Amino acid sequence: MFKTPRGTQDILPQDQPAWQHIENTILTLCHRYGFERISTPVFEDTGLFTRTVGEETDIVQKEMYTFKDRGDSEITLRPEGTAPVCRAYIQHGMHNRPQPVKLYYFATIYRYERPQTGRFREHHQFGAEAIGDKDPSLDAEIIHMAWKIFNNLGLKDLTTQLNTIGCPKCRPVYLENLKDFYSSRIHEMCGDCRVRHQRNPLRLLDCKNPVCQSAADSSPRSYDYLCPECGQHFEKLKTYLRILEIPFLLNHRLVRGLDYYTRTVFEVQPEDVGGQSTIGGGGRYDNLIGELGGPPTPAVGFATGLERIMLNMEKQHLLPKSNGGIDIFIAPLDEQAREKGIGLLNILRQEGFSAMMAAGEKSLKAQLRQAGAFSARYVIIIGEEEIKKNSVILKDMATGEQETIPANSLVNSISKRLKGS
RNA sequence: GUGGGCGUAGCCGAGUGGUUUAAGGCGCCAGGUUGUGGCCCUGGAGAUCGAGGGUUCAAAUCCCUCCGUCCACCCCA
Repeated sequence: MFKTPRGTQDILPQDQPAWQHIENTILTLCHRYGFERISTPVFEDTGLFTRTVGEETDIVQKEMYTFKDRGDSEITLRPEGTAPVCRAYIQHGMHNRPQPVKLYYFATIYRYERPQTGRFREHHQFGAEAIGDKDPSLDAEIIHMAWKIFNNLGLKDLTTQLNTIGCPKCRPVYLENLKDFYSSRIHEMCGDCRVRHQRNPLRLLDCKNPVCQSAADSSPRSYDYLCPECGQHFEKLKTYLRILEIPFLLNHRLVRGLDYYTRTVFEVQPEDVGGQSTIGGGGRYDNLIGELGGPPTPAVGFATGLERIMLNMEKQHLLPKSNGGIDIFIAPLDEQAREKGIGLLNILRQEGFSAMMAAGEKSLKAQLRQAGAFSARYVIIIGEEEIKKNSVILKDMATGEQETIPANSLVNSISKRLKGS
């Protein structure tokens, strides 16, 4: 027996209403905020990700689905959504479009992880990117839209954590101070942190080890070392967020697992922090497009995991269940009636009704049972009598009432009942 | 990648060495007379008890390996 590969899942018909609800909510907001949809390939050149996400990150080090294709090209299933969008921005000369270019995507994301609740090897992300302007109002807009999405879906008790990690001008100064701070106590830190101290000091801050945590808590804060430009950017962003009435918490230990971020970083988390707490996150990445060989282009964006949204909505009992029934179910009692039914099906569907007919030879009882199971609102019964008189029986499944009507007035009759016209 | 729990029909789940030809419920299919659903009643189909190997006269039940799943770590969405 074949099964879905580890860490992947089928999204079954009964789950689709929930997915659609989430997608529709997001689509509405994207339109309101002026974002346009983009789709990129599931796989890209491996280099796109190693260059942007960062060689030292866990994603690149141990989580990418990388392989050589039959033409010996190095291919990777996308482990995140931002780099491909930036690649598309460059490839299609989008810097010639009015800036900022505001794009959103729904994409499957691939990471070789050990699966558990809310964590998969294939998952679905929604992301939005505003590319081409460094204005902090765009940072605010991105955070606002993220916050709005969760809000409109009805999610409660979310916190937005905010930090800034400076730019290539001021970050080195900060990192020096950070390293100095840690140097005296690195011997008591965990093994991972000793490596981080050498290779990626920023990540010392989000170590979960209790000993390292207390050190991180009292460590120097990036926002105390910002250059004037970054400082002003951060101040303005906070002002805008207050105007938008977005509650946020400053967290100097918030850094992200991807190396391309500059200045703003943020994460949205549910209150009851389980294992997989983050439901969405993002930040500014002013150097990414330049590093990919494009013109120097500032940008800001965020992404959210649809499975994580779903998980939290389920906890809060916010998921819709039913996918509704069909309008009409046709129950033919013999072969002649079936022929009649096939014609009626066609007509009803052309009129815009959802209609189906019982398949196989079944008793009327069985057919009605089936109509009930499909949540049909009306059943059309056709038997010998009806064929003779060229009529049909129209039965209202909610009330149980039924009447015999001429076959040629069926559409009219149904329209009256279902469309109220 | 590390540590731990779990794995019985589509789903939930009883059974922890021999009255098991593996309960029960949901769901599915059919019937409850001659052309009428949702409730109720009756019946039926559906399980190589995750896979492979071992111990034993005897294994769903004990042991080993693998796979899957869940939880924690890690990381993130």
